[in-house]
Amino acid sequence: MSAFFELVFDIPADHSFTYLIDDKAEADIGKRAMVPFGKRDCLGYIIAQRDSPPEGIKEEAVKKIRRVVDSEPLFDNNDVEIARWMAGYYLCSMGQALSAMIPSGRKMVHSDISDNAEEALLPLSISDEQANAISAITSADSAGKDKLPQMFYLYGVTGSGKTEVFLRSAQYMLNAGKSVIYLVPEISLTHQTADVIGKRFGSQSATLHSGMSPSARLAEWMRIRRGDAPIVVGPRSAVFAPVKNLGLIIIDEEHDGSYKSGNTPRYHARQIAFRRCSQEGARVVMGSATPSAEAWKLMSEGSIKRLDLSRRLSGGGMPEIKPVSLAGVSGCLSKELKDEILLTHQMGRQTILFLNRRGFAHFYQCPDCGWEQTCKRCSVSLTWHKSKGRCMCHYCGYSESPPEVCPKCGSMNAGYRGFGTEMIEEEVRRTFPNLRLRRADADTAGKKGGLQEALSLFKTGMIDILLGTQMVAKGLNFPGVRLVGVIFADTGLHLPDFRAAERTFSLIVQVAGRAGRYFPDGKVIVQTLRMEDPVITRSCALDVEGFFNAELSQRKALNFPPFSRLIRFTIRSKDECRADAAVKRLASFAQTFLPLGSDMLGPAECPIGIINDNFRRQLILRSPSMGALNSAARGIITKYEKGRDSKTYLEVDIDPVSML
DNA sequence: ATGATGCACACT
DNA sequence: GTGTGCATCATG
Repeated sequence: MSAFFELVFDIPADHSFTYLIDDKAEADIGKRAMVPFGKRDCLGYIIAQRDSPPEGIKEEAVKKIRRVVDSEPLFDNNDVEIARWMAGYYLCSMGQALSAMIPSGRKMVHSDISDNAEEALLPLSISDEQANAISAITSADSAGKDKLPQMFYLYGVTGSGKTEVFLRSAQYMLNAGKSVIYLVPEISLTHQTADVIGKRFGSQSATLHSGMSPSARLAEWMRIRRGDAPIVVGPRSAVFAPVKNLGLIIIDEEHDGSYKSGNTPRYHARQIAFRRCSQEGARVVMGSATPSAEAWKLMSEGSIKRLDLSRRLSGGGMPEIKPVSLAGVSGCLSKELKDEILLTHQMGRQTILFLNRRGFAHFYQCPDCGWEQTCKRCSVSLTWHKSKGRCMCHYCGYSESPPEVCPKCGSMNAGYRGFGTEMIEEEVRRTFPNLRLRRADADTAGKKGGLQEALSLFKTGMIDILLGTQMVAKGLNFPGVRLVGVIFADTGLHLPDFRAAERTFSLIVQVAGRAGRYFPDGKVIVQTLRMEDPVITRSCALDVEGFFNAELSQRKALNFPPFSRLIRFTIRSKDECRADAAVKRLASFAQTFLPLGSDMLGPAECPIGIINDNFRRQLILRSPSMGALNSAARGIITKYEKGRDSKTYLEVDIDPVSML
């Protein structure tokens, strides 16, 4: 018995193609099939069955499926529905959406940083707050299909017992015959969490991470799909795990930017989770000490139920967090930090020095008072363009000439500066010639095992000072550490991104929180040129509430998310003029398609103006709601794509998280 | 995405 | 007249 099937492919073409198969029993929705496609053979996803070829396709033009690849389906109608929604929302084809959802054994490179999890998981008695949270989560009515899912947020510092609440809520779901997806930000965290989950749930648990070989991944996927593993741990892509009877999605460290995919389709796992849970009548529990602004707003509006975990368990406290001024300091080490490093060493303990970001564009900041040149309209830092001799806003293109003297304090030490890890390493070595220092950043840890080695040396006490970026955060779990120094907390604030403050705040609070967990006698020193900047003062005071009150009113005033929605177009080309011409053309189409109440920022150069010899330009569309904006974008892209310069490339980011 | 096609301009 | 380059198009 023969039958027709609709297939989609991992290509930009956003319609399905119909094929024929002789043995109907072989093919099925959810399986992949090798088929002749144009001149070559392509792997396609079977998304539907049909009785006849579509309108306008003659039966003899329909080709035959060469081979059905899978013996069991990889996805079902629910997944097809998610893919359809993703394609519409993120402006990609259904094939591209499915390809992001399904383990395919395509492009996948990731060095796997394994870490021996140190979480002693004692059967703890739980606090009242934890008990309340668990009962709120487990007693919630499951929302009806396609209604907003029940959403909860465990708000509390590291060590306040979020994990235990997650685990018990998960246990409740499993007992009720439902499945759980437990999302974590990074692969390294996948391991730690997977260990904990494995200990608690044994063979009922599964792990999906991009470090696994395609076959191992597929095997795990099929195990989940058969219903043999009702609890799944993994990074953002695990949000698509084919669990049966989904009951709960847990999003640990909800604020983390790695939940947003970096390539097409640029989906956000949180958004997919909301969507999936509403579609499948499940609930969502997020957790963090520093929620995203989006989540904070939803909490204050009541769409997300906030569950506070205010106390640290097992008597742990927070370390002392001290902001220290860098004003007038010649290098990058204040007297306080030097003294503390020395003191720490004398105590036989260790130090971690954090540099939150690689020195990046040049910006102006007064070295004496910390004043910074910003765009009046976008409130982002202006970056210095040597070629133009002007300071430019990367959002709207506004520019002005650089100040000769600081307009705030009159300092004549005006100039453009940056910081680099090498510079700091050199200074620390010079200052403490007899301390053993190790640098761990993208350069040194790039080769596999580099970070691993540094951490194990550090752990065994062979190193006194560990210097690095976010990567060394894991060192914060070692009890030998007493001191954490944030070398230059302001670096993140300079990024021309409206989320700069949010990220900086989050980083400092996270560092302090993690630090305090393992060495409550410890100390965190936050070096800054902006002693009076509320981001710095509030993060050092752990004043999340105060920070978000200020930040959200600022966002509202400037009409940035979460009070508006954005679509970002990025154009790149090896040829600067072509890139310029292309954004200009794109902008002119955007202008005509722009829905009422929406506006356009740019065109402008991207904050990182050149990557890989490609000149980058951006255009940002902004609107109170995504619906109209999304369909406008569709129109703009269609018009742009026909007659586009083939040496330029357009990328579309819905709800961008990083604006670099 | 990728291979096929058609049209422009160059040149043995 | 054939050959190379790129814009345009279709893929069932």
